[in-house]
Amino acid sequence: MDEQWATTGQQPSLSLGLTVGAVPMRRAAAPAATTRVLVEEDFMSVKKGNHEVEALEAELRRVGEENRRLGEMLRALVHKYADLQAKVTAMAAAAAVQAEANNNNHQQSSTTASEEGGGSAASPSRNKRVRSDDGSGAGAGFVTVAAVADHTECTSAAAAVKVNSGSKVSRRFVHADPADLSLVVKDGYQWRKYGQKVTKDNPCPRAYFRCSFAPACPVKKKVQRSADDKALLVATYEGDHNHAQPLATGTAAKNSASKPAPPLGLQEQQRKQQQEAAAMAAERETAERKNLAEQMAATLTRDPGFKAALVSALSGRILELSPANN
DNA sequence: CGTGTTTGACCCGCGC
DNA sequence: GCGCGGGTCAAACACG
Ligand SMILES: [Zn+2]
Repeated sequence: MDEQWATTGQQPSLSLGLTVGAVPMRRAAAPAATTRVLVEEDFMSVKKGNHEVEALEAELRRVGEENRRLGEMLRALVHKYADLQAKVTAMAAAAAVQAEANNNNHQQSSTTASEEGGGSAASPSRNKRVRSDDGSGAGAGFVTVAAVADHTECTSAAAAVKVNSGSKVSRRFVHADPADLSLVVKDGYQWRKYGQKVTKDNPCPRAYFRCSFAPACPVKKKVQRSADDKALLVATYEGDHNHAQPLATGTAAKNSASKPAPPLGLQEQQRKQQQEAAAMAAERETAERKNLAEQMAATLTRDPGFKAALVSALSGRILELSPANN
């Protein structure tokens, strides 16, 4: 986690000429503004054409233009934010992978910082439960269907890091709200939670899910928050789905390119992560585009000055129009 | 009333 | 054998 994030470079080209004062503008403003202007023009031609109308018209256009610029700015901001966040996620994931590799290679205990969370869910008084069926080798390791196609379907949305250590286990790191306790990773499949345990070296509990879309789907996944970064959900998938993905996760842009490059260098890996992260950023931006209007509206309405100006303008306009409309 | 989640109990491998 | 820790089961519960 160096200062690599400085590589986001792309200096903020947000230098849109945001004008607080007067600005030269063209007629091409927001469509709504244009429409409104036309109406106004029509109305005014019937009534009377004084200079005030023109001034108001110009003001309206100016405001429309400024609104458009603000929209662009906000959009660019959102995009950059998503991009940055994606990169952060990817790098955190890479760091986690690296740390785990180190742990695997060198035994753990590198991070002694976090306090011992060992809540020990197992209560001391355990009743003898008569389970006729018994069996069902729990810890015997899930058999997991034979390694069919290597098409590791879980490469959809978020910045995914496939550790693919040996066989069909894949690991992915998603970014989630730390306050969100749901511990649910939306990846396009249907999961049924069947267990939750607190683990030894992580105060956050680990949740166990089973794919419930197909009755015989052997896929399981474990979701646990990262110990250091609680905004990072680590999901471990096991097995391959024996059915199609029931829910497209938005971007159907499956990079159909085969990936015949198992020995990816770390840099390559990170690059790939960044690519996926960028994809996620784009998707996120698309998703958040819908909220753009709401965000802008909220931002604007939060500004008392704007509200006051809007109220005054509207009241004036309404007062002016009401006698004609009636 | 069916379905999914919660949660304590249980199983099992592993190290001592 | 015993304790520990991770994984799973299933009764109880919540929710529509
Ligand atoms: Zn499945």
